[in-house]
Amino acid sequence: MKNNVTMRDIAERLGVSSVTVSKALNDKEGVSDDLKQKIKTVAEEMGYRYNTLAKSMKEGVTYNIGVIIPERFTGAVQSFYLNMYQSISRALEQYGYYGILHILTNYDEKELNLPRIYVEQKVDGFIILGQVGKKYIEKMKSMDLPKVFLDFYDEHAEIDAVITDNFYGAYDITNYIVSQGHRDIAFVGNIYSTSSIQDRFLGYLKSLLEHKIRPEESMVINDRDEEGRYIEMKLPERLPTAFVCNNDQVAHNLIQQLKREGYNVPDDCSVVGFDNDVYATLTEPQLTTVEVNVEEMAGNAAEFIIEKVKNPIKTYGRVSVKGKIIYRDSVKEIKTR
Amino acid sequence: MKNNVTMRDIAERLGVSSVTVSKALNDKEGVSDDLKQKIKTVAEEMGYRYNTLAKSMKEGVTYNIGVIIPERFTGAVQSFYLNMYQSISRALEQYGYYGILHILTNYDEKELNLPRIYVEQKVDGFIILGQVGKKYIEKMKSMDLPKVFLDFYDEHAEIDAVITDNFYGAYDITNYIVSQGHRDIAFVGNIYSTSSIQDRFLGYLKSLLEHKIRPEESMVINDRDEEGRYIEMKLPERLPTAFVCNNDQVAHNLIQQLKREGYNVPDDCSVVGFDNDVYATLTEPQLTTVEVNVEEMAGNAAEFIIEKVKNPIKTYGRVSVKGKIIYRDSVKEIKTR
DNA sequence: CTGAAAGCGCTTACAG
DNA sequence: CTGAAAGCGCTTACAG
Repeated sequence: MKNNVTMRDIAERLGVSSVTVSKALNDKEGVSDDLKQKIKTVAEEMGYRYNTLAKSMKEGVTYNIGVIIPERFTGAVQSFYLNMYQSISRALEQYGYYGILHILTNYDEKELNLPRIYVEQKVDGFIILGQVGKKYIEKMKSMDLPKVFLDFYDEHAEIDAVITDNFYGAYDITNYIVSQGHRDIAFVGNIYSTSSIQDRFLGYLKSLLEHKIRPEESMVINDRDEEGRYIEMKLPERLPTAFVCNNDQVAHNLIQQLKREGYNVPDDCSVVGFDNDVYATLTEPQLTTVEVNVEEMAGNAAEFIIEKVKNPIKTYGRVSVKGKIIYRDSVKEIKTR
Repeated sequence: MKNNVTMRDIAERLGVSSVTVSKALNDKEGVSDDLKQKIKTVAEEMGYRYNTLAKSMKEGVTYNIGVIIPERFTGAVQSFYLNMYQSISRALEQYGYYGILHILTNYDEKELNLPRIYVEQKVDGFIILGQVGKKYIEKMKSMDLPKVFLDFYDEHAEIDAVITDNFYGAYDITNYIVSQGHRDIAFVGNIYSTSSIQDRFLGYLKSLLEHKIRPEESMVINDRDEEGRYIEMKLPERLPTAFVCNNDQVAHNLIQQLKREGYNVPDDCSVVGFDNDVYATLTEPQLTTVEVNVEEMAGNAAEFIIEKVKNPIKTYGRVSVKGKIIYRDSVKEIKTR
């Protein structure tokens, strides 16, 4: 079924042992340069391909990393995590590892079913991309493989996490809005739903406090229900002059809603997002937002998990990656009253 | 490093042989039901996990399928193929297989470097997602593993392909436009760049011919260069009343351009897309388009490749999956003159 | 510098 | 119904 040239075949052809072939092909000591060359040439000629499986078996290592994305983050339009997966996949390849994507279904999450790639020992570790439920996190602790959380963290879990700097990102962009003369600034997001949103809210809050702007409860607008589904937003009676949204998609939704109600962005009010994903440039006007450094986050996660595979004792704690503000057209300077 | 409970451990605990354990755990004949039960219970107790690697080694099968996506189809916004990858990944899992994503870089494509997952024998077959260059297709033929093309095909290659029904999709949607009273209908797309675009163009053409509408060369508008980069489009002197775009993103670009030039869609002219991806709903107005049946395409590709792994002789030829028109707001009925 | 032996964890005949 | 032997393709000590 396959070509199946093995080291032994090469050895026989040359009248040496397979041990020698193994050494030569792996550039190990103990074979004369002459023979080494000859072996390599013959291997090439015979179309030899290295059999990773055999090595894996011997070493008890699969050279695969499972990447788990909860189903709810993979809607048709939610390209953000799939994009990040792509970066992870590339980063892992640098280390000779490969990513196996596993979409965690809502059902399996609820029933606490561990991924089959774990049960079948297909992977050496996991990157969990996107917040999963607390109970499932608990359950995952029973898996005796290293794990890295990506783009979220859990306060109770001592699992390493790579996150975007939500707090300072939101802080910075709120500062920018304030610098444009705004004082009535709302935050849009369900602050109880994920750690990222909560941190973004707190960054927003810090900016307000620093500028002696009194935060008001009516200025926090809920955008989604417990299950993460987006809901119609209730705008405050007195319209704020600016909205800090917890992500670009919500900013997009908000702008649509504002338009429907007859408001113009940014003339009547400014709106900023977070993530710099598809929505940022497809919204009219294009969004001023915080760009998340996907490459670096993916790179870190890959590096960490591979180090942890080699040395499970290793820990990194919570590592946050700086984002940066992308200035576009959704914010307008206003005269301070 | 791992828990490493093996069949032998279970066997020793029970005073039987590992052969018996293997049989019991795999529900094979030749073990009394009684013993079978006992073995399963003990396995559970000891936290035994099946070692796929060992099985793979024995059988010479990896249970992995490589999914190759050319780099140029994975831009930040190009979620379409990543989405399809996700569906493939799910479909494969049904068969006990896993997908390994490999992004084919422009460099590797040009240099004709085969993917490392092939060289290292990490996979049993390939799904190639998105048109790759002719030379690379030739090169890939040297890989002695089954392959399935997904979302494109190559006339010279006798490789099985799963495609969306581009021809009839474009034909149907053009018919719809004609039924809305349009006669001046342009096609937008570089008809030399991919087989899909070409087929969509031909579907458009068939509809025109059937309705005795004389096709004009000026009515074919180029949207991208040889490398697939989008370019500014040249609108014809006399504006057609409708545009059939080869995909949603292009439709989106076109609408932006029309807006800039002071035209209103659909009042001044109608525009339709193809794919029903992110752009379809994010464009204003939302696009009438042809929805590609991603699930079914992914499902077919997965099924085919796995059958071919089991039986390399098997061929499927070119299988096209029907799409369907999604009616939205970008087409307006006009009075026939 | 070269190689025989043992083993990674499982399964497939085959023998009892 | 149960199990000893051999083998999948490689590598790791160890011996010569």
